[in-house]
Amino acid sequence: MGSNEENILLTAEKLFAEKGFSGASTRDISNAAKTNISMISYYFGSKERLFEKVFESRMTEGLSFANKILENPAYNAWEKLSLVVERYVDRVKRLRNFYIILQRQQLANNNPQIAEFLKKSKIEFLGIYDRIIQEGNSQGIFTKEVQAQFIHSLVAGTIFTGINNFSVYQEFFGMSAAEKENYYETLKHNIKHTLKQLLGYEEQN
Amino acid sequence: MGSNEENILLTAEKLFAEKGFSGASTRDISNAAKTNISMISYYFGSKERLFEKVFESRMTEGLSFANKILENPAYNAWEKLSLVVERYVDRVKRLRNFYIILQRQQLANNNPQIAEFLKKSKIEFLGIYDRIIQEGNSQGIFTKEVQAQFIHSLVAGTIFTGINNFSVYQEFFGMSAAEKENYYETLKHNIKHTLKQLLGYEEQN
DNA sequence: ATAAATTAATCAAACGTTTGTTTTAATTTA
DNA sequence: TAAATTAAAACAAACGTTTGATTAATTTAT
Repeated sequence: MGSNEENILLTAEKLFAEKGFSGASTRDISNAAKTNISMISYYFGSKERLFEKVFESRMTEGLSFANKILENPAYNAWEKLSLVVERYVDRVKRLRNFYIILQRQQLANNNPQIAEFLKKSKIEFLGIYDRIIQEGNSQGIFTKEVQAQFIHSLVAGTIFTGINNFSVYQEFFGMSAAEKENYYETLKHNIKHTLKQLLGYEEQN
Repeated sequence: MGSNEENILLTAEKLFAEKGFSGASTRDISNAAKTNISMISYYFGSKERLFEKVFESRMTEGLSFANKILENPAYNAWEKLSLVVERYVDRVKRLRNFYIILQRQQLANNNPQIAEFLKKSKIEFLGIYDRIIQEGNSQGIFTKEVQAQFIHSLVAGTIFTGINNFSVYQEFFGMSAAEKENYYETLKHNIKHTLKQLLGYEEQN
């Protein structure tokens, strides 16, 4: 609870998000965390291992949230897909700094451990989309053929781009307070609506 | 023509894409460009200005390619949107390194000149999507209402994510040579198909 | 046309600063 | 009393930038 180790971890996450790995110095981090620079070696061994720890803690914390949805027999294929989208948006919104770091590492990364995390996460999602599509097709509630890889690009891409550009959209379209308030829910709705059409899912009223 | 200045510019683009601004040192760049380190100051003044120049040259080179499509009266609204998607994919594919840099700067950027470029580019696309949607609606060829900001998130997000993850998809789905060959065309097709459904555009055969 | 003057391009070397990391010693906390 | 934390200093290495000298190319003057 509020330990200095956790404090350093959270401060590092913020600074890595703002400045990147090379851009955030150990002095930056220790100053912002209001602790001594030697505490980074003390707790994490090195700046690189601190970075890995930031990544690891968020990844293991949230890994397979989508798998739990997939394995729940109470949901049909569409409900599962719908929930994956909603939880994903919530998660990216809540863990803004971490997902900025993650997006940056997806563009270029030479840390083997982080490469492993990224690959694992992507393959998990691809597998989940693949199985949900198969399930929906065999249940007969999806009537169209869509490649899982395209669903992945569309969902992940639209969520990240939609959230990254919120402030630009806000300015350009002069959003009302209500529109700003509902932005993330609107984003979820638009993505789900698109998926429904793509998969040929007919809502039963 | 193959001047050393241009050589440095292209090498810098490659290294900035691979390692980021802070991660790519002036020594890295000069070594890779097989030139003396002082040539960076000599031609560009500083590393920061070299970075800006990389950005500027690609931006001005390709800015308003979409505007030209929009202003061409030979195309209807759907053809315009279709062309914007196709040219965008081609461009991101061709200028892979630059678009990696661009995506990274969209995540965090404290250079005012680059911030200006990014904003200008986004606002241009938002305006174009907005006008194409209006045009399609008033021409009666689009039958559904979609927000321009969602089109922007979907198109840009899906293109970037789709291209960034090509190798992961390739591995996971064990793509054939033909599938790999057609990947970018398939991506274009999938995005256009999605947009058609979203906008309620009926192809006249 | 040719010699002289000027500019442009390149180089190795060095500048001062910041980097990540470690050490030492003293102090606080549990 | 052991673990956690601090402050301060030190370290080699890497950093972006500048320097003065040298060569290559171009322009000017005769």
